Amino acid sequence: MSEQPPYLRIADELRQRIAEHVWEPGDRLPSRAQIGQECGVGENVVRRAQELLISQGVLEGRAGSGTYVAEPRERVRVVRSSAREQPSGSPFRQDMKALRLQSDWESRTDAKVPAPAEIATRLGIAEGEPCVRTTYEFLADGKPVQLSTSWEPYAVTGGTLVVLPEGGPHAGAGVVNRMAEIGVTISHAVEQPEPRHATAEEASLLGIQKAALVTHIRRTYYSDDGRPVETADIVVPAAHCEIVYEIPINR
Amino acid sequence: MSEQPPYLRIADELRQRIAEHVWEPGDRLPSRAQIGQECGVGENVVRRAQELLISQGVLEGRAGSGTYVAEPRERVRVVRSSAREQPSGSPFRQDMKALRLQSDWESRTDAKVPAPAEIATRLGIAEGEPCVRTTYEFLADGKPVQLSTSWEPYAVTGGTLVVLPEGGPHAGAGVVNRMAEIGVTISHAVEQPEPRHATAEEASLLGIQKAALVTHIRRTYYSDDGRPVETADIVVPAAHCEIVYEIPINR
DNA sequence: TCGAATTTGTGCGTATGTATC
DNA sequence: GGATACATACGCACAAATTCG
Repeated sequence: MSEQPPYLRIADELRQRIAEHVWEPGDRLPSRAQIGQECGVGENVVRRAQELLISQGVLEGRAGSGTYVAEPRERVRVVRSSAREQPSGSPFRQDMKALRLQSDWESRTDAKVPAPAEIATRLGIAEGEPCVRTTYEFLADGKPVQLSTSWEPYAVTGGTLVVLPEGGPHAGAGVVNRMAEIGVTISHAVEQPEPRHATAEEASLLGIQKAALVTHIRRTYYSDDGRPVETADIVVPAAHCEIVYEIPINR
Repeated sequence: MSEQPPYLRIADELRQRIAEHVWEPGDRLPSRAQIGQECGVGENVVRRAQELLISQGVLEGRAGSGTYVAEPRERVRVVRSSAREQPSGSPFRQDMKALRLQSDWESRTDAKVPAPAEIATRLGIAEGEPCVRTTYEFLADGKPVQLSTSWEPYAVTGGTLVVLPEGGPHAGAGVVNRMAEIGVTISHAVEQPEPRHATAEEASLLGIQKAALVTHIRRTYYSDDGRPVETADIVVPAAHCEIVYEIPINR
């Protein structure tokens, strides 16, 4: 019949040792050659087994150092709903306060960046139109948990006090509040979550394994006249964050 | 310096030939040995290149038959918002009608299934409590595009006309409408989308490549007294569906 | 109907690169 | 700088699936 392939047997073996606390979170495993010899399999079989467990978040491989038992890290809850848009403060800070986590973010804004094709389509403007681009790294307890790149057409905010999302008197207030300051009422947001693997750069920024799973959210805010006024690409690593949508039901 | 590894060069080569319409969607590629000889690389290098393109949805491998150029398949838009819950008809049918697609689904209901641990937690009931479990396969134009397994506590619907989601006078009306019939008002839903790879069974049911990316949504409906009355695991294949959340902003 | 040839898919080994200590 | 260990690339052998005579 179908007997288990060696690398799955080794994976179970490793999993069991972790469950039995032979190896604790943070411990370094013996080298692959050592495990292979002990279990009577080739070095490569051990590698396959470890790769499987790494992809499941059980182990963690560090080049040049060794393979470690992953530390169970509490996942940050990212709530996305209408209730999240408070009159004061940024949505992200609301999320973090609820968890009693130190929240912070770093950002870099570039003014008058020509819109790439996809962004232009999402904003309903011509390709190359000037935009204000802001990239964010959101931190929870000092660790990066979320990346975001926001695009606002210069035609909407240009020449106003809120042209820079993270500058001026309304810095960090969130898109909805900032737009309200210049008379733009945002009526709704559209979010399109899509699963994919992290790029090498994203993995490095988020402190996750290369090619780990992330949710890539394309978010667009629309004003009450139906025109898009901001769009963002948000990258949420599955290992560290759980995304929650709250949907009110009206009948 | 870092020169491109052979398998990436071959991947680009293959990609280019598809872009140049040397190979059209649906065509079968030459065998790996043939491509390898033609490009002056080993058979395995071609395999790696093809695996890469398969994981990106550009190619499609069929065991024993060959490697094919993937047919571009229009993605179904799955809208998830409060506006979707109409007084009549099921949410899924609303989605499909908007696309002028033939919509349909198959379902199988099992009554009095003991709740597994995770489901019990989500429903706020004890493990093993009886539930009505219904599994769905949603189809668009005859092709499966979405899987769902729904759990309702027997304590909520037991003994009423709506105990069977797909039976009785309110069959297929959707959870919100069915619950309304027995005086249970649903106030909101919570959805938790999580990226992961498809299981072998899911891939087979959805007609997608093994281990293709899916979004696994854990959805729970809450009644106006704050108690969960239904929860479901929904599997949406990224290759065939785009998920859209519409979030109203109230200030 | 059946079986042989072809092709993809999987498991595993080895050589080399590269990061860490 | 050297030793160690993980990461990557590549090759071979075999199994599974399909196709076709």
